Amino acid sequence: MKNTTEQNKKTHAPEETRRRLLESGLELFGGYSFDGVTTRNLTDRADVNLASIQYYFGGKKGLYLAVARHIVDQVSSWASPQISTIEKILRDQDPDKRACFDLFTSFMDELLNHVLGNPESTRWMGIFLREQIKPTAAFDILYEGIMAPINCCVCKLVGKLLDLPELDEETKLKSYALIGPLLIFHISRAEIVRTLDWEEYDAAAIEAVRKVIHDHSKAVLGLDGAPLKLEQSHRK
Amino acid sequence: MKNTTEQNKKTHAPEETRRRLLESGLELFGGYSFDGVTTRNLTDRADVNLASIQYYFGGKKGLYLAVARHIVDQVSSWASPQISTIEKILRDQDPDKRACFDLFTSFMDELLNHVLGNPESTRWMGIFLREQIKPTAAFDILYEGIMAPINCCVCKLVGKLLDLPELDEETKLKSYALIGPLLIFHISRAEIVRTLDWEEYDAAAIEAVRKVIHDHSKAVLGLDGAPLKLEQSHRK
DNA sequence: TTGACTAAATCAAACGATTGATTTAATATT
DNA sequence: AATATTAAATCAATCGTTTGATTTAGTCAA
Repeated sequence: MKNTTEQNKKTHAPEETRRRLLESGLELFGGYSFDGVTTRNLTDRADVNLASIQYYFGGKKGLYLAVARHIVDQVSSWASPQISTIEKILRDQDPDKRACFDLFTSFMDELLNHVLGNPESTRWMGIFLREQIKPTAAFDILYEGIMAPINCCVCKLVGKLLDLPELDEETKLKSYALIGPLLIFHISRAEIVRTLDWEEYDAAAIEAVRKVIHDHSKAVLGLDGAPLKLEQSHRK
Repeated sequence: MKNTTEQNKKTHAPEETRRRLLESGLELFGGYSFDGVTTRNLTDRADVNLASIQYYFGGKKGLYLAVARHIVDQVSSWASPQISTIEKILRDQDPDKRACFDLFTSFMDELLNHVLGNPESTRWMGIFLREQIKPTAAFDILYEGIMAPINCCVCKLVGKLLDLPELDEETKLKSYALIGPLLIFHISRAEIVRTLDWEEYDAAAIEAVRKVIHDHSKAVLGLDGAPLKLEQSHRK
């Protein structure tokens, strides 16, 4: 009953504090490095108490790992259904190469839209990329939860398309090489925006990128019309 | 009194202290982030006094920028001659497409060898990539000194090969997309090594990567049908 | 050859501020 | 009473930077 003048500072909304910390962690750890963010930065942005980090996550490092798991959940929420669908089709319907290519491109488009078109992606991509450069304990979480499933799915498609075993070394390498163009348009965003004199990645820019990536995939996967002998004579 | 044989560690060896700090800065800033490295880390590794950072570079940030300039110098030392040669050929000899493609692949091979095959590259690539993710003042230095020249050269070749203006948007996008595979094999090294169950990037691994990238370039640049004799392997 | 002088370079030590973490006491909601 | 959550104070450790003294190398007058 005291302190009736101020009703501003609220108390419990269970799990609300935890959620806010995850949010600010995603934002700040993604924007800056682990060492570039302080616990006070995190709690200030989350508008929660400094002690909440210890209370909920055991410490700064614990919060960081929780953020990594949070990223996995977020990405999985849209990637997993896609992957499941593709793998189900591959398992049950024995699609031909054209169908596989369509699956591949639609998956890449999905990836591109989420990675390039979604401002939220810059949050977790920062963490994602820093973990690639200098892996920490969070790398394992991201690898198992995101990289491995996506890569596995891509390899299955690429293997089918190139008549290679799914687990063949060449299949894996080609799969990575096919994802490369997508990656560079995200990671080198600052450079590309400057070179092309863009303000940012707007809808038109993303469409242009999508087209380039599509052309590359088509050329590499041999569906350009020319070198593929199996189902050629495909009208262009 | 000029004496170079002296082994005494605390005497003048002008510019030696500066050089050591640049070295340790390259190593540590590359391995960890700017905030992940302390001034004491830097001076300990360089085996110089703590105050030397202020004395020579004005502070930690000054050292970081000096390291960025150092990177530009290092990379330019082998990239600039290559670029000059290519641009001279383009200017004077009006090479046909196959010649352009050969120039392109040999340039990419050179890039690949320096980026993937050289353990020294991980030093500056760390800084390079972190500046892409979160640009600071160092980004301008790296952009002007490395990214712009390399990209410009690649665009000239790609423009020739695809009959597009050098400064066309599509030319630039395709150029980036062509570099993408190379980038991913460096940045996702931790992931790729794990997926392929490699220990590291040994000579055989790099050769496999080189082959994949070469095939991609060939497919994308439309030289798939031509019997291409590459008389390359002019490297050290 | 001296010895005084100077500027550059290096040093150990300490500075004030900030770090992640912890504790305490109080409060609000169930 | 139990569970969340807060503000505030405090902790040892470490941060980047600064300081004042000292060492070094080279110059120059005698």
